[in-house]
Formats: sequence, structure tokens, C-alpha cells
Amino acid sequence: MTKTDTAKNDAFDLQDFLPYLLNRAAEESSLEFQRAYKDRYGMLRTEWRVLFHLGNYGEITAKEIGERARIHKTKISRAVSKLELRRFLTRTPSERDRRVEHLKLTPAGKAAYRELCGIARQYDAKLAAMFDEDEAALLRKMLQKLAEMR
Amino acid sequence: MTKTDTAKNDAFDLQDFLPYLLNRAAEESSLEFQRAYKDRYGMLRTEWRVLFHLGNYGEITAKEIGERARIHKTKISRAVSKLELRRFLTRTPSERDRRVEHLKLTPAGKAAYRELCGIARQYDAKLAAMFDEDEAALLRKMLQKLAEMR
DNA sequence: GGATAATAGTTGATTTTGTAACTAACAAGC
DNA sequence: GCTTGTTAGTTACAAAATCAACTATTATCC
Repeated sequence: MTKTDTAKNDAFDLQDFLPYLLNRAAEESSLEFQRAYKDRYGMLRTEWRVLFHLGNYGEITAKEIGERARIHKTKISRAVSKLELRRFLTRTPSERDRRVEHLKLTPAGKAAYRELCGIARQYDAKLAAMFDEDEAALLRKMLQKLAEMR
Repeated sequence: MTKTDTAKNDAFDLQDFLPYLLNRAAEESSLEFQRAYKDRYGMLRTEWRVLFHLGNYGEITAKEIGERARIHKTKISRAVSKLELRRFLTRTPSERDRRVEHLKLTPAGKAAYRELCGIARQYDAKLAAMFDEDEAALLRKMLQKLAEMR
């Protein structure tokens, strides 16, 4: 379809707008992987993110997860509760500061993490294979930069 | 922070996982622009997407917007209703098929579109300036490919 | 050391999204 | 032409995200 007057005037193409492209690519690329944790474990995105952070970084607090992944504390709080219910993690109140809780994966949590890691690695490889190796590396670098800005 | 046993075993780094990176970059890069349409017009993301599609492609149906932007029809339906309430668009039932409605921006809708376009173009330039010109072009191409996969 | 501010995390109310069922109109096969 | 299936769009209900207010604890500073 050709563009109309309103568009020609300022030559703006939605299909080139970076935030739009990033959102579309993110949604699209999340879909397939989402099925893995949703169908298998009934997990939500925030939950696997918390799970992955714990698996990746070991014992850590809710606040630290929120800072790293830029997730709001209420979302984390609810995700942690659900993961605790499913016996995927345990909380230990900190000795030094009783407001803080240290979170840690249980063996079941680690098992889930490992399985999802495998699926994630495979899926990531599949996505990366859409590009040349050096292009994919550059893509990761640029996305990291965009994710870290502010 | 160093990685723990669970992570070392299978060398999976969350910070390199493409769907995670894409989501983080998308969220981060949307924030500033989101303020523009939220604060100025009280719009939600789906609403400006519909607005932009109408501004970009002219008269079009709800279904076509949904296909192009991969937005579910219920979301579109609600966004169209809100944009209509704000008098940013009008609906005209199709002559040939009375199930279909042709959507069109009003002058007010076009004005909002134009203003947001300006902001968008500026913001896009700012994002693109984080990279070399050819890198930014490659980024757009890769994102388009990821958005179109399936 | 006692008032004030700040921080970690939770809870509740409101808004937004997602899912499924629905209406109205058209299309196809017989 | 009438049953069966499909499509565009809406609506109702359930699930989830957002925002504000809250508790409990620690830090600050006079």
C-alpha cells in the first residue's frame, strides 16, 4: 500500500521506528519461548525472569533482582510468592537486616532452571542463526547498550 | 558478581539471551516516547499504534491494522473505541461488506499524529545516534527480520 | 536517644490485557 | 434457498499489571 499525504509530508515510516521495531521483535521472539515455561510450569514471564536470575546469580535479594532486570518490586514480590508456593525457591531473612530476604533455588527450582536453560539456549541459537555470526554478536551488543541506557 | 555452579554447568548467561535482551531494550527504548503520548493525550500503546497506522496508511480497516501490527482484534476494537471517543477517528461501514468498517483520522487525529510523528522522529534519531550509521541501519534490518519471522 | 526520613517488601484498589463466547453479515455447497 | 462454515467486530469475564498506601525495619541527624 502506498502512503498518504499525512505520511509523505514528514516521511515517517512506522516500520523503521526503532521502539516499534524493538517491541515487535521482542514480542515475536518471546512467543515461542514463552510457551516453554507457560505450558510446562504454568509460569509467567516475571516468574521465569526471577528464576533465571536466581539460577544465574545464586543467592540474591528481591531488590537486587529488580535492579538488574528493571522489574518493579510488586511484580517481584508476587513472582517470588508463586515460586515459593511451587517450592522452587526458599526465603531466608537476612541476619544483618531483617527487612531483607535472601532468595535461593531449591533442588526442584534448579532442575526447572536447568531444563529451561536448555530450551533457552537452543532457541537462542535458532534466532541467532537468522544472521551471520558477527552480525548476531553486534546485535547483542547493540541491544545491551539500548537496555542499559538511561 | 560471579556465577554460581548452576550457571557454570551449562554456561548460560541471561544477559546474552536474545528474547531477554530484546524485551529489555524494547521496554527501555519505549519509556521516553511513551511519556509523549501518555502525558499529552492519555493514550495507551495500542492506541498510538492504531493512530500511527491510520496516519501512515490512510483509510484502512481494523482487521488490516491487526494484521500489520500483529495486535489482537479485541485490543484494536477497544483502542478504536477510545480514539473515536476522543474524536481522533471516524468509522464508515463498508458498502460492499457491512461487517467491515473503514477507519479514518479526523483533522484532530491528523494533528495528533503529526505532532507525535515529530516527537517520534526526533527520538528515533537520538536512539540511532548511539551507533554508527551503518550499524543502526543493520540493526533496523535485523529487527525487521525478527519481527517478521514465523 | 528520639524524631524524621529512607528502605525492603507486601497488600489492596484500579486499570489493562487475554480468553472465550457472542452477534451480525457474508460465502459455499448442495 | 437453506444449512454449514467463516469472518469482522464486540462484549463479558478472568488473569495480570500498575499505582498507592501500608508495615516493619534500619539509617540519619539534631
